[in-house]
Amino acid sequence: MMTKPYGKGSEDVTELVSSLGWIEEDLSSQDGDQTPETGGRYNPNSRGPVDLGSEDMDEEEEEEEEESGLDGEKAPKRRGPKKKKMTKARLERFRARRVKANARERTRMHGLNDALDNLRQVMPCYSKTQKLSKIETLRLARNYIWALSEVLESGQSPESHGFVEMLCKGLSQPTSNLVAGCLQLGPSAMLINKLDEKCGGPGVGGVGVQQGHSLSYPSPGLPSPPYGSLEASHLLHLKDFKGAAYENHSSNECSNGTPPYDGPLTPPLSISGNFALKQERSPHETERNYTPHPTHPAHYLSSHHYPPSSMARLPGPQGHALFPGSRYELPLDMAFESFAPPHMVTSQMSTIYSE
DNA sequence: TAGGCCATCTGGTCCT
DNA sequence: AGGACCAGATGGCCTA
Repeated sequence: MMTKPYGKGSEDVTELVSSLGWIEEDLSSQDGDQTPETGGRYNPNSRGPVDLGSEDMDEEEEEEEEESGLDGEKAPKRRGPKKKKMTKARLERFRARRVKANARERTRMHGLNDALDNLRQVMPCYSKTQKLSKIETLRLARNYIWALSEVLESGQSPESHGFVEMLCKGLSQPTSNLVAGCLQLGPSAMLINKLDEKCGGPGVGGVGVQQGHSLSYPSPGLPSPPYGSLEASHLLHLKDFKGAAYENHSSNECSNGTPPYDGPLTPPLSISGNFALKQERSPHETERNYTPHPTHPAHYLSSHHYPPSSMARLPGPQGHALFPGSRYELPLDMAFESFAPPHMVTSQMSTIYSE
């Protein structure tokens, strides 16, 4: 196989050169529907500049066929500039152009990826190692904007379940789990709670406590939900969340059956009230919403007013942060990475570890 | 092994 | 003419 980086371009020069003949000789003879997929690819199975052995012969034959036509009609004479013979100099120029264009395209895509990375970093759950895919990044960004708009619009708390639900809308389940975990509202936790109700007992191995309701966390060994694309609302059974601090105001907007990805999101203005938070809390109350174990670094951080309490994590064994309900078990430092902006991670962590 | 994700190459189109 | 942008194709890597 070809080596990955730029391998195709450099190693296939010979083929490219040969194919140029085809490209320049007979661009117009490719029965009008020549698409990028055939042009320039060196796929032995596909049509196009591939079978280069008797290239010229084939083209000539094709031309003859075209001219005679299937129904015997004479095809009109080809218009446009006469094809120029592919001289060595022209080949060189073409190749140089192509190489330059490829380089530009690479650079352009790198820029795009950098921008995506920047976007990832301002997402609610950021991790260098557990990178969101491009599409998930965009979806989450869309949801994030939407959710924040709602916060401004209706005063909904960013710690409410509605907020998480909005964030997770249309995301794949792993991403939903990650987000929910980052915001400490693991879907599995919800399911556990459901179970708890049935069993009549709270907190299966739960440690986290939120003001107004208890959050229970699954044990580390608990299997993750099956992989798949699910609505957040399928995961978050808010109405089953007994004792929740906030009434669930999410209507059918998020709770049932909207298509996972493509359905246009209702603009915040029109959904006012759907997620509206009727209760108002002071920032201070919000700050106290979650109390991590005193020994956990999250306690340190929350007592130092960062990160927001909703993003505090519970320590897992061996210094790992277990995201409730998610498959992700992150090393502590990475866990911090994922909720603290990069510029704060270093300083905060060094402070913690130095103490 | 299938499917998801990604990087790269490529030709077409539009714009300057 | 050349660059930017776009979308299709392809192959590699990774994971369930």
